[in-house]
Amino acid sequence: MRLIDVAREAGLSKTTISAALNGTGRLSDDVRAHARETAFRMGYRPNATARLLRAGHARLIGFAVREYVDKPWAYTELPYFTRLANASADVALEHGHALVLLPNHAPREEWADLPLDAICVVDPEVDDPLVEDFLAAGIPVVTDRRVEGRAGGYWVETDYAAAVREVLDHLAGQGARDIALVMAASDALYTRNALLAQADWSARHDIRTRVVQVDTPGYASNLEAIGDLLAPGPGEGPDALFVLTEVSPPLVLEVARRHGHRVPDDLLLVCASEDGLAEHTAPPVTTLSVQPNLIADAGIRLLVEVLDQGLTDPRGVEVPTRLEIRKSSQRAPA
Amino acid sequence: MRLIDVAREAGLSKTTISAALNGTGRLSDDVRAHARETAFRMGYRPNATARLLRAGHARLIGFAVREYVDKPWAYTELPYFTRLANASADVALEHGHALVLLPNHAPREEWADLPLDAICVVDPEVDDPLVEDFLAAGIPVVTDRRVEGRAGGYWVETDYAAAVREVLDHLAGQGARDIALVMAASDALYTRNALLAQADWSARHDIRTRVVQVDTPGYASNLEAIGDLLAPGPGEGPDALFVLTEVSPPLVLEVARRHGHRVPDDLLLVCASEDGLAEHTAPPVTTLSVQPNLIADAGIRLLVEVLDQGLTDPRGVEVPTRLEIRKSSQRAPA
DNA sequence: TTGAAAGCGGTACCAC
DNA sequence: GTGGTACCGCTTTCAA
Repeated sequence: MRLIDVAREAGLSKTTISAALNGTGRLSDDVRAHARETAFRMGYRPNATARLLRAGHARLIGFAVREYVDKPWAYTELPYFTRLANASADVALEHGHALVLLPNHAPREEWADLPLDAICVVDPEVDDPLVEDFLAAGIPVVTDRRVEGRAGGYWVETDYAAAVREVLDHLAGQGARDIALVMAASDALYTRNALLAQADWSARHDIRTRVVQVDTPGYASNLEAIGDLLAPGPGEGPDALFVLTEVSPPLVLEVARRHGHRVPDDLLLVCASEDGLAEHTAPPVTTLSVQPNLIADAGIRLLVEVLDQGLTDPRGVEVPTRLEIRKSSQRAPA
Repeated sequence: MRLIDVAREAGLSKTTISAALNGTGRLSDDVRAHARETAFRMGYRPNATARLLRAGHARLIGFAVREYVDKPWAYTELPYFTRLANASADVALEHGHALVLLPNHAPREEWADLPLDAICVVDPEVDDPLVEDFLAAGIPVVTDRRVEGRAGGYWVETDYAAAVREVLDHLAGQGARDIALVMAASDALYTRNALLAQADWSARHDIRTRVVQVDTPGYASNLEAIGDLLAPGPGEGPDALFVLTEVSPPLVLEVARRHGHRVPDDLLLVCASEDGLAEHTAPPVTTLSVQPNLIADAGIRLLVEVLDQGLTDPRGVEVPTRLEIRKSSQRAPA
């Protein structure tokens, strides 16, 4: 069922049918109506691929998550990634593009045949071959974190240093005297920035801060590290906990409870998390969100600008974090 | 940068370059090497859209979630959907197809231009216009639940009746005398099947079962219903709880705890959930999984068969559920 | 107002 | 072995 078939049936040329259906050209009302009616009656659907070839773009944006490539840890557990994927799909569609999921373990050839106009790479590795490949192909790439030393591409950045300062200030304001930070052991830029911010803050305040870095990603290893921190019990260990790795807030609460801590009385708690569960727990948990919806919006917007307006110079956008203060980090009722 | 450019540069025809790059045709080793070297040197990338037009397919499968269309409740909270999406993307890619995310609130024209070969519709509505539209366009559709009275399409089905029986048997075996089931208030086939199974099981056993149906989707309404059930406290309300709506296991545990129930001593608990958190809670929660990975596998496999082998008669596949028994539903240690 | 023809960028048939 | 050419299905220019 092609345009030419409809044309034959209607006794018109395919040019005319095309114009009639697309609302272009200068056609008499009669002809336009007749063409449309015939196409509709025959159940005609234009071939999308042919239109795209003609148009010169596919309006398709790839989406790949690179963290934990080849690791057993399933990133789908983490709300950050699913939030980001869905928000990206939404924003992309608002701009007339659709999002194509690229599973992280697929070899390059698998996606070489996809007509992608651009691609989002979440948590790229250093010198990520996927990124380099698309850059080399002249396809715009946006990442959710700036990678030092990369020549091209676009990025969206989170100001972790400011976030760390904000959380530490908040905890200090609530009376914390000994704050523990749980972070991932990585040499990524944002980890280093967070560490520098903590060291700097610590130097300016008369409040103890300690950092625990967790090697292995995943709930189990993080919860274990938190358990070790809290094992001494109330009054002995830290009196405030800031979990920067994304761990499920209810599970953190449970570990605290298991070791006899009452939140927030004995232990103030802030979790970096995108998990909606945080507001349903008892007590509700204060969360630091990197706002994946804003990241998605900024990232897709960058790509769309490049695609539609042909901008080419690499550049980045900074997105603010958001501290949602709930009972778990408040000594005095709000 | 097109094939013809490479051809000119190499002093060959575009046919030859194409054959050289694709490993087809009968070319001398020298020519093939020269063609490849030239293409590589020039950084040539074939235009995916053009290849697809020629090939007659795009190897793209759409993925749409229809439950909660136009509702404030964000389906991305539910692990079932994200698991299904990711598993589908994986399986699709294994079969040489990529998955395109279609946000549920987009109007039809938005995706009409996507060169989709097939589409997965998760939780379709009755007479879902999206499904009807693709069916009318002759594009294969697979749904994760059979819809009564639909003419075409393919579906993957879960045997909820068997699952309900299995869970009730398990709870009875652990000494439950008064089992409460929390379900969604829907007239979908699977809800009705679950209800029938419960009624039938109840008639054959001397154990009380009660059903609570929750109108509004979302954590809040379900947790409220569970709270109402458990409010009488230990010894008064049901001594076993089977939550068939997908609610986060840690939150259910918390509600039980709040009302003074100890799990599993006072209250046996089984949750239908795909949430990996269930095994990390204290106690770990017994879950009934509908196995989204198997659903994805079966669904994509159906579509790929249709696409590759041109099968057309509608048919379905049944996928088993999996009861993961953990401490929350065991009176005696395992 | 309508339609013929030239592409979009490849692939594949068939003649040389 | 190699290359001319038709064609995938649609849009667009331009001539009639």
